[in-house]
Amino acid sequence: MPNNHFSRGELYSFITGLASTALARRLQKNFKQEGVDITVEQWSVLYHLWKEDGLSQQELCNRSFRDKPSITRLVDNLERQRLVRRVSSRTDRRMNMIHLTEAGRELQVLTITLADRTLNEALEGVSPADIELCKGVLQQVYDNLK
Amino acid sequence: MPNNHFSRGELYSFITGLASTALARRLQKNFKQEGVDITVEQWSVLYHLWKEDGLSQQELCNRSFRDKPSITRLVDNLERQRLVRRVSSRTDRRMNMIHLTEAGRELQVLTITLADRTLNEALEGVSPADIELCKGVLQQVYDNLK
DNA sequence: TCGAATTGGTTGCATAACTAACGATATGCC
DNA sequence: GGCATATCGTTAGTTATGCAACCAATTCGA
Repeated sequence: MPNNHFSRGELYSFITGLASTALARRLQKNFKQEGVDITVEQWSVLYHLWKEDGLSQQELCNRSFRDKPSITRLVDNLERQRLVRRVSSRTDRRMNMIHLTEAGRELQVLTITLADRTLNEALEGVSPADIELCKGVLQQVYDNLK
Repeated sequence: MPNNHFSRGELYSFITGLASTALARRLQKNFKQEGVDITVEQWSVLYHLWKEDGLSQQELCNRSFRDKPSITRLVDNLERQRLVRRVSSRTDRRMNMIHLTEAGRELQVLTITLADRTLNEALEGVSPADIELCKGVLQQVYDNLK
């Protein structure tokens, strides 16, 4: 087994396990410190609803890169916390349109500020050009695999 | 709420949710196709044992960037599949030294080949220099947060 | 040397992920 | 109209993660 396979293994964990979990963990911690009682996964769903309210669950799957069962449960939990409501579509009763509640809307400003701050901590010492390049690489990886 | 907050949100999902899960998912799929019945998380633990057998659970925590309960359960599952064994240390009976079984050792060649192939799929069209740079950025992110 | 603090590991609880299978509604074709 | 097919969402089962609390063994300091 040639040695470069091992360096590939390292690369694998760089892409999958390392920065991403650290960043998610830190954002979660920052939420908690400010008394925001949602998970980062729930936040990422709310994020898409802040951009466009009333999306279907399927559309949330596409935009958040999750499968259907994941979205079902995330919406379950968000609904239990009264941050969103399921409203079944009039034109197609199979679909649930997910709408923010007032409480859900209220989280936007604070949590996006916290996400912003967290990213600043994470990217300290990284030049904007390198950030862009890195983003491009990750996008390419995603496109190659999707 | 200034608009650049939204682009930061996008960046957040680039780092946390996008390439990393796609890559893990693809590797898992490739394992399954070849009849390798382990999860990618279990694989990442075995990976460190292939590099150095007989590590303690704590050392596996450090090297795989996981917390103690995660390693406890991963080792539980690996032990149940007879891929590793817990051997309590003679010099410090608190410690479990984790040793590969023959079955565990046998997975190395095939799975590392599969990981290699998966990374080649993932990184197609990305130059080695950009890979290095991206790796450096992710390392920096990790260091900033750890 | 004895009691406090530290370290290695486990357990409980909540959340989330994937796969597979399943209902219910819509659509399309004959 | 009626049956096959596709689409939207849910449920079940297994695995993994984080946090907090815990036990047992070890170490350290007065």
